[in-house]
Amino acid sequence: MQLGELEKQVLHYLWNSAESDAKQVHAVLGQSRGNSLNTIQSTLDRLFKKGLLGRTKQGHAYCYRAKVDREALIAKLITNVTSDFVADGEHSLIAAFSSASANLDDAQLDQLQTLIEAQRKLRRGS
Amino acid sequence: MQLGELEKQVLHYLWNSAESDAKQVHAVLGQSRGNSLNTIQSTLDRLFKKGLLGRTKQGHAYCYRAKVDREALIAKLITNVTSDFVADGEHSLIAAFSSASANLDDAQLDQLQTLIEAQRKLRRGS
DNA sequence: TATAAAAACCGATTGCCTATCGGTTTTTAG
DNA sequence: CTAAAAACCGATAGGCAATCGGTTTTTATA
Repeated sequence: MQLGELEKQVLHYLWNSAESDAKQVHAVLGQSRGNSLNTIQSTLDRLFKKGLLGRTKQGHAYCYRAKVDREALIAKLITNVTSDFVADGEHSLIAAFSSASANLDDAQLDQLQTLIEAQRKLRRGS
Repeated sequence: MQLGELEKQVLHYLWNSAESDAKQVHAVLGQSRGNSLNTIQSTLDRLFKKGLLGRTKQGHAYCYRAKVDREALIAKLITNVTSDFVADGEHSLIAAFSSASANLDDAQLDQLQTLIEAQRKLRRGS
């Protein structure tokens, strides 16, 4: 899944705002970029069709909200981009980690360790 | 950096083979796919220009070899695709993990733990 | 050294996708 | 019922992979 520049900006916006209709998004992003309302609408629609946004008719207009959060999108993108390079059964994130672990600093290793521990605790609990 | 289907296949091929010229790549990939030698040549050239392959004139023809290994490419792709979504100092893998950890089974958690430990050991060593 | 074969190089085309809008249809509210 | 608002449709431009025909350059050899 390819994401264009405007699409990314729209996602960023929706992660940090309450659900908005095209007009609201346009008021914030479109104005500064000089996009027409139509362009914003198309972009919202494209993101919706990609499954990244949800929308509901709010009276008159569609109200859009992010359907995947930032972390989930990152995970999805990583899976997409790496899937052709990882073997079956191998989890792409783990493959990715073994590729990139050298780029993590010590603090980040700690952080990951903590996340793993938290996940384990969660499982023991339930 | 966008990678097309043929480009990926060529990379796979070169990761598993000795350095090859266009003819050799064509003999293996092009034949089965029905590509012309020219198509293979263009693809090799594109990958070269992207910095993913190295090449040297071997007598008559260019001899191509992978310049980045699979792991490095995966790391590079991840960085590319996620960089617009991660803050400075944050690493996309950690963001991805916090969203995907619930989908990993116990064995995979163990695996990740082991990889972290290996990375730590590596650092203590050097 | 001239030349034919091989390889590289160039340019054009197709196909897919994002970005961008103009214009038309549908919806909604007054 | 109707005017405005929003959605929807279709078209265009731009970028990139894939594809290949044709031309130039290189190389080996007769």
